[in-house]
Amino acid sequence: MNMAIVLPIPSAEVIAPCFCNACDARPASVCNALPAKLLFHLARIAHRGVANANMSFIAEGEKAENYFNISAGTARLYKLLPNGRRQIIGFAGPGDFLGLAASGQFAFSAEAIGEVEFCRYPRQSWRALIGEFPAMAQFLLDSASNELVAAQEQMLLLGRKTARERLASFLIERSDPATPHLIALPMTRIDIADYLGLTVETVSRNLTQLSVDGIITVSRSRATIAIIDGARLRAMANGSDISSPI
Amino acid sequence: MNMAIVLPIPSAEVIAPCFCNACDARPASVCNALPAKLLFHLARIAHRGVANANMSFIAEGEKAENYFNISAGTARLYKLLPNGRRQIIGFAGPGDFLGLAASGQFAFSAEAIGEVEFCRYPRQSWRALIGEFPAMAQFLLDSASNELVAAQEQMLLLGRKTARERLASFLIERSDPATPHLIALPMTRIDIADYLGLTVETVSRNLTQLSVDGIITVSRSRATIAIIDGARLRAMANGSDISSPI
DNA sequence: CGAGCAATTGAGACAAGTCAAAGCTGGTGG
DNA sequence: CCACCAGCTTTGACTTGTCTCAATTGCTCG
Repeated sequence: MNMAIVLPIPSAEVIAPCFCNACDARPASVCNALPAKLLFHLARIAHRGVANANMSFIAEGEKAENYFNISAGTARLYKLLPNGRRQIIGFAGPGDFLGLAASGQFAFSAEAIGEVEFCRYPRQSWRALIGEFPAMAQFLLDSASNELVAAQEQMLLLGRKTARERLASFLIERSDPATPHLIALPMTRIDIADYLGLTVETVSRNLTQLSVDGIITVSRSRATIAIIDGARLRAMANGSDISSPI
Repeated sequence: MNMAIVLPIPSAEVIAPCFCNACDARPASVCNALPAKLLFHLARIAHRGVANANMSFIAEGEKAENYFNISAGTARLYKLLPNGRRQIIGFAGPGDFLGLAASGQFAFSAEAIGEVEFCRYPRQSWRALIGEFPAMAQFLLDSASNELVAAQEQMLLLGRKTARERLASFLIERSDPATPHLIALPMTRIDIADYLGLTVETVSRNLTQLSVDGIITVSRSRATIAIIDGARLRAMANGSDISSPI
C-alpha cells in the first residue's frame, strides 16, 4: 500500500508532470483542487487509460477499486434491469469524477461513446491523498452535491414531464455556455431515449416536431442541433409553454 | 460570525448536552461522526426546531442559510413545476441530513408529514466545524454518495419500471430491517404517487391488485402494509416477475 | 351522527409504446 | 468513383398502460 504521500517537493523540472500540463480537463476537475506545485502527488498515483468506442470501463456491481477522472471524450453511465431495460443516469465528460460509491460497489456501468481518455486512481492511495489535502475532500463533496441536485432535477423530468418537455430540457442541459445555441450530440438517439425514459421513436418524432415548429434545426449528420427559439425552448423545458401539445 | 470552535473541553457535566443524549437519531446521523466527548461543539451551534404537520421548513430556491438534521418524524422533499406538477424526490427521517446545495440555494422544498423535529445549523458555523473535524466531512461525503446511489436507483424506477414494479420497489425500499414484512406508510397515497411518478388512482389500483394477488395485506387504516410474499415482491421490484401484467 | 378528507372504483381518452417498413449516412471494396 | 452494406434514424399504423374525470366508499374526529 502506497502511503508515502508526504515527500520533499522535487526539483522544478519534475513538478506538474507533462501529462497534467497538457490536460484540457484539469481546470474543471479534482486536480484543480491542488495547486500546480502539488499536482505531482496526484500524478504519482494516476494510471492513464483509454477506452475505445463502445468499450465498457466500469461495470455495475463490480468491486469499486478505482476512481476515474475523465480527461477526454464522453461516456454513458447506465443501469440495467434483469430483462434488459436500460436507464442512462448521465453522460460524463472531461473533468467528471466517477466512482463515489459508499457501498464499495459501482452503482452503474460506464461505456465510452467514441474514444474516452481517463485517469484511474486506486482507492487506497486516493483516500490517503484526501487525508493529506482537505481541499480535495471539499471539492468532492461539492461535486457530489452538484450531482445530487442534477439527479433530483432528472427525477422531476422522469416523473413529471411530457416527452416534448424532456427533449427541451435535455437540449438546454447540454447547451454549452460558450456556444449557447449550438448543441453537440455525440450519443445516439437510443442513448437519448434511455436517458429521458422514452423510446427512440418518441425521441425522433419529438425532435422532428420541434424542428417543424421552428424551435430547433437538426444538422444533416444529426449530431448537431441549433437552437432557433431559445426562449420558447426554455419555457417548454419547465412545462410552461402555451402551445402545441405534441 | 462564530468561529471560536477550538476551546478547552469544559467540565464533565457540560459534555454531551442533555438533548443530544436523549436524541434517538444520533447513532444514524452526522453527530455520530464526533466522539461523545466532542458533541458539545455541535450542540453549541445547533438550534432545535419543530415543524407541525404539513408545515414547510425548507423552500426550493430560497437562500440555503442552514443545514438541517432530522431527529424525529418524516418529511417529504419535493420539487414543483410552474404549472403545479409535483415530484417528491425523497422522504427524510431521523438521522437524515438536509441542505447540501453547492449553488447556495435549496434545490427542493421540505414539508413535515406529521410532526417533525430537527436541529438547524447555520452554514457558517458548520463550515468552520468541518474544517476542525475531518471525520464530519467524510461522513457528509459518504452520505452524499449514498444519496446519489439512491437517486440513480430512483431514476431507473421512474424511467423504466411499470406502475406495479414501482409500487413493489417502493414497498421494499421502505421495509425496515428490524420488521422486514411490516411497512409503515405515514405519507398519503398522493405523496406515494408523486414519489413514483404516477397518479393517486394508479397507486390505489395497483395496491388493491397486489392485495388481491395475495402479495400484500393493507391494514384497515391504510397506514400499514404487511408483506405476504416477499420473494414475489422482490422479483416484481426488479422487473423479473413472470406473471400478471396488471 | 355527519362533515371533511382520503382512498377506492369505474368508464373513457390519450400520450407514448410496439411493430413494421422505408430513408439516410458513412464506410468499404471492387 | 460508385455500388452496396450495415446501422442508425425517421415515419406510419395500431395497441395499450396510465391518466383524466366522475362517483362512491370508508375512515377519523368533533
